Amino acid sequence: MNLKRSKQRDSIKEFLASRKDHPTADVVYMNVRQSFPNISLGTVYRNLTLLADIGEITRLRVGDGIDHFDYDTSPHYHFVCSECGGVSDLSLPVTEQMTEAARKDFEGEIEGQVTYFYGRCNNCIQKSGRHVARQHGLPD
Amino acid sequence: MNLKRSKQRDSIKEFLASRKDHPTADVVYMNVRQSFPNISLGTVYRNLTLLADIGEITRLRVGDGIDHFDYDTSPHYHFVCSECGGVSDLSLPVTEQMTEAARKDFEGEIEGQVTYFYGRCNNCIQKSGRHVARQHGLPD
DNA sequence: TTTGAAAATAGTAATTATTACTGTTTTATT
DNA sequence: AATAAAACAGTAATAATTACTATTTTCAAA
Repeated sequence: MNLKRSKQRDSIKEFLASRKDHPTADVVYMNVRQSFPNISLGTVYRNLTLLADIGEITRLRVGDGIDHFDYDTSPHYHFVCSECGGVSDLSLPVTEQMTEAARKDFEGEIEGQVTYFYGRCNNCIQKSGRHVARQHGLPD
Repeated sequence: MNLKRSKQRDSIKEFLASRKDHPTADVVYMNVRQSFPNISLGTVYRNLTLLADIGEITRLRVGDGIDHFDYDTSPHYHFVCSECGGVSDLSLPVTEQMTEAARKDFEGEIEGQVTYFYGRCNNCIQKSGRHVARQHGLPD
């Protein structure tokens, strides 16, 4: 299974690299179509999956039922806005503490953990001020 | 929107209460059909969503693209087996430490966090990966 | 106890994100 | 240039979930 370059994949990577808001496949599709009007949504999905599999990008599952993709593969936490669904990075340093603590409490192999934070992003706070939104069925 | 009881909803709650492995809607459906052969999958979904909305159960999104449901609404962590997909509770005490730390690093309102652990469960380790992933919904 | 409106239901259709299939084109190696 | 593997566009299929509709059930008030 020898990789061969393609303009489409390059374009997908380039687009992802240009964004720090972790777009979905559909967003990638709509943007890459600017350069490749005939690109197929399947091609976008196939490449995103491939890139995630070989570790060049990260697939984020933030509980909204839609996969987001991050060009930054270094370990870091994410914030998900319950109102607009936007995903952003946190600068909070990543720690293994909880994983290690969990290992002591569990029979079986704990490989790692997934953590994301949710709430309202600054943008949404500014826009609507007061009414509270709790979407996406995010557990407390 | 005044709630009215229904035998079907009672049965769904009763089934969920009897299980600590956080079944999916489909598993609930297959089991409740034992008592209500004509129950509709839509009824199961509607009631699970309703119960989650009024806080009687918890909807778990553990990254496998399928919603799991937990009768236990008290805060606790979950483990997801990457091999069989099974979800189980951890006894690890829940802490707000990370959420508080995250708040200091973020402009916007962080309401909370979602954390789950992943790896291989004891059951799958014992079977040493030779067998096909166990069927969901069947008690161990 | 009857009544009637709201809520719930069964059954089915529609939606959404994603994956699979197929015949053609592109890549890169001989 | 020849060629085989890989990637592609376009389309069909899948899977989880939600929406729709006509009928039935619940329950408070008459």
